[in-house]
Amino acid sequence: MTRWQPGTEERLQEAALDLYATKGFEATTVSEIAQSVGLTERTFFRYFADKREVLFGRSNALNEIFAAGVHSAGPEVPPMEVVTAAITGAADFFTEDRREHSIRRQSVIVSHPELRERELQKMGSLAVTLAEALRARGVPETTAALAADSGITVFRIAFEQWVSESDGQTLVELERRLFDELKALR
Amino acid sequence: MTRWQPGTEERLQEAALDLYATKGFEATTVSEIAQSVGLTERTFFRYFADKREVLFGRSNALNEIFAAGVHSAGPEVPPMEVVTAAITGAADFFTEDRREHSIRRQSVIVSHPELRERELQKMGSLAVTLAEALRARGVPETTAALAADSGITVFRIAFEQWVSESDGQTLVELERRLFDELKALR
DNA sequence: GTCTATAGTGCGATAGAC
DNA sequence: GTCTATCGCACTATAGAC
Repeated sequence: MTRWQPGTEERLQEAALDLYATKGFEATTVSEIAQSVGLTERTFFRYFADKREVLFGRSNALNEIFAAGVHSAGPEVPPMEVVTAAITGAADFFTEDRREHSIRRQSVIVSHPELRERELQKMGSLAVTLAEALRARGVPETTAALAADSGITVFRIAFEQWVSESDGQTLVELERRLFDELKALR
Repeated sequence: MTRWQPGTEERLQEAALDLYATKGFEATTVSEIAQSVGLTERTFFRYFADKREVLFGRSNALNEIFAAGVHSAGPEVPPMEVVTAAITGAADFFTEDRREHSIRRQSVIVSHPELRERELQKMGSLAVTLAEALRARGVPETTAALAADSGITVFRIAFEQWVSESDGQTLVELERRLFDELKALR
């Protein structure tokens, strides 16, 4: 008999997603989530700072992937191309078999303003990461901010399309399309 | 003797800004804010849905100004030019005498993650407004989303510069610079 | 692991404006 | 009388302190 099962974080995340999806975010108490995996409320808050964070995970892997993408770019590549490469490169992360889960998760997020809010903050933190990585390459402050935010805009819209209307298109394909259209915008 | 003073909403907003600035957002209770203008906690929540909303105002005037800007554009103007016009047009709203207040407010917001989060949501709502107004002109979904988000990106960065490093430059000037740089981005 | 402050809600009462 | 701003009270759940 083990005193605790492994993968506590993941089990809490799954349980929370289930409950948020069925009962709604506000109608679900932290206590319910914890109990449904045999833990106490107190333990939940040891893993997640608040009730929303459980849907977003503590270690944002994307931040690191984006930063790595920027750092691996050649020295003479212009900022927006660096961003494009970093973001399309990270799209492999969202494979077809993860799509169902992403859809489930996204449908919960979009229907609860508080969760939307937190998601925007996460996107913002991705933009900050990108901008910092660009500045580390010597890209001027303002240029870095513009390029980073533009990249995240594309990522966000592409992701939304991927979980809703994508007719079998991969995330990379959707992103490329959007980067092209962004360039052509007048 | 009147039972209540006029301008309750504005007085609550001022009091909240003062307290958040001096004591910090979390250390300030809603009850304190209310009492400092001679009201109760319950009344505060009649005006503002939550403790953060008091810094953002209920009727977001900017939404209407942006939308009006888009609607007033000529029929053949391309999307990104429409957005540029709408956003630079609205900048008159932020006159030099409002700058001090904006600085005070912004410094509170940036130093409290919860308030940053809410501000991002407000920016998001501005983007939605812009995108909707563009679609009403017949601009395709994706193009509208891209143009709207790009415009808001410029607005946000320009505003940040205006309240921090602007060396006497007006918000419009900062915005124009950023729109130019965005077009030149490679 | 327990204890507590406080955000936020629901409902009803009051009192002034009209 | 109606309408509306405000208050009072009871309540739950989050989140953090001890």
